[in-house]
Amino acid sequence: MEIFTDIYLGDSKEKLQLLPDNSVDLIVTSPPYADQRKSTYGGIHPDKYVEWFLPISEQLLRVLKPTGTFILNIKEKVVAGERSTYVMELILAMRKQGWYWTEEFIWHKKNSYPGKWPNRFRDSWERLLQFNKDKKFHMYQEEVMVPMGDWAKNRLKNLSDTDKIRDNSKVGSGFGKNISNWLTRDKAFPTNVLHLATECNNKNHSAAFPEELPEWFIKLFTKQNDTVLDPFMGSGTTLKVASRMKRNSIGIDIVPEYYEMVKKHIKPVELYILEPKPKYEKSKPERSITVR
Amino acid sequence: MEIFTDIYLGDSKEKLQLLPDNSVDLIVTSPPYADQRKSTYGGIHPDKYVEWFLPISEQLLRVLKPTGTFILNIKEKVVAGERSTYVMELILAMRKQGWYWTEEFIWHKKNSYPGKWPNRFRDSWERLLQFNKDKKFHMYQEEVMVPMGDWAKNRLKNLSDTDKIRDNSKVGSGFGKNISNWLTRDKAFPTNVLHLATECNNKNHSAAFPEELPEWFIKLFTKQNDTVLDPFMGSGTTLKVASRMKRNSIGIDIVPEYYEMVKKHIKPVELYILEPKPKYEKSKPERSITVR
DNA sequence: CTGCACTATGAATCGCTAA
DNA sequence: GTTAGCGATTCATAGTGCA
Repeated sequence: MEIFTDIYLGDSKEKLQLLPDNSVDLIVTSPPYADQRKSTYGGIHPDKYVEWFLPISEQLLRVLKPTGTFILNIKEKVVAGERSTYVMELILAMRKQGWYWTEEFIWHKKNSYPGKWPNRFRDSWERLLQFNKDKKFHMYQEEVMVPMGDWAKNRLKNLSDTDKIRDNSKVGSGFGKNISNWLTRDKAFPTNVLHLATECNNKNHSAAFPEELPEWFIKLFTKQNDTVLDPFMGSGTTLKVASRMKRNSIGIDIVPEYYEMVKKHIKPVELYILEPKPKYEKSKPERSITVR
Repeated sequence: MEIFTDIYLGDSKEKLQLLPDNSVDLIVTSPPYADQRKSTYGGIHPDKYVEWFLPISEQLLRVLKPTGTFILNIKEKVVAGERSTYVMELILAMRKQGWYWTEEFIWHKKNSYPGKWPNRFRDSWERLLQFNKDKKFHMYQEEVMVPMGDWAKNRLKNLSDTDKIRDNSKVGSGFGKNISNWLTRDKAFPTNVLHLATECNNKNHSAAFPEELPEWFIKLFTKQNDTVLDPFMGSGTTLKVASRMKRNSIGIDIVPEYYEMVKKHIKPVELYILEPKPKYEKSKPERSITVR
């Protein structure tokens, strides 16, 4: 079966209207955080954030299949010495809109940005909010299980070497207790805490979104030939991963540079899959590119 | 100087009224979670949680010194398949009450309990909400510094060009000073993610609060002879740690069994400090015990 | 092919100064 | 008064290059 990748240049609120109802299995996205990434996205004032996002999430709710999932990566910034509350207000507003707030995963950023301030430490985690349209949704838990044979090793690997040094007293004792429960199994389920480093190599326009992040959720919530949507695709990390994993993907971005970059990169990705594909231009609005 | 430990049996909302204004340096507590631990606390319905907690947080705001800090350990439970929103509503309500929501630390519970559900993974993190009365508060960051990673020794040999360039952005005098700072440095500041195992040996108390947790915050936010308050002391972990660290402590609990247990344990703790102390009964209401 | 050394950089935040 | 701009500060990781 063939996989498609559609990309759109424009405002998500508008472009999403071109998509049919109940057509997407998974939405994974990282919208511009309030007043951040000003140089590329213009910045949204914290007070206006909810108001700005709700029309988009309304469209997302429409295009998502009842069995689908929406993963929203976001973190509130510090405003005048305290954490801003717009993320909490957004969650409350989205629930009124009809979303279920199923779960909050934590992304522990092992290499968070350095800095020192008199009243706080470095921020090294972000929220990964899981929203659903229905209480019943597809979840393929066994796809993200971690090998059991070296369960302890894997758990330890999740923590950096320095963490191990820092926590040496408790690491061992914690395992001793539960290990007997697991000896008979060969795989273990993960938890709702993800330990990943941010991308820090010098690519052009490197994404702050490590590939492992969308990959994990794509494995967990979709199967092959399902459709993944990223309404703020940026450099296209989610789409790239989706293609590699044989999922259809749809991306939208308002920044022409990103749109062009993703457009250029779709081909190499297709070659990467090493499957012969017929050239074929789908009859779609000119802003949409389809690669088959 | 001597250290006191006061404990009260009763409802926090009422007992807190016995404490003077601006008298506490740090509040660390883990209140009963909504509708959980029913057998011991009776349980508070998620819908009533904010309403139940606000009169208590109002008293906490009164007794806390302007330079003090309030650490609230809490996590919303799952209700009808989705995360409940009472924690977010509580944060919003406490801000209206006059609190600053300075930061949200994550407690990553490394050995969270095994379990399997069709639609979610094991919950292995909790919130540690930091509230303050004033934007200026005491924080002794150097007390909780951790060993640097192994990469540091490589860094000593040769500073990378990037580091030189970044450091060069300031005036020459600052550059030299900065290098020397790095060369002599062997510790780094932590982040806002704490990796601790849950305590398993405390079967009598339904809340698993590892000693490292209050210890870390007591080190960070208080110095010797400061006063620490836990309005839901349970088995008294916070008080025990505070005593060991030579901080005064005040504990309240509504459950007689906990009150009696803590009362019995105060003596051993005092012996643990290995300091001769004069026997002395303070003249206080009979519900308050003072150990000197 | 493994291993070690080196380099670039990541959704940061505070406080002061200038307009 | 208020806000916008900029300097100062800082840690850990993955990729690249070379032995």
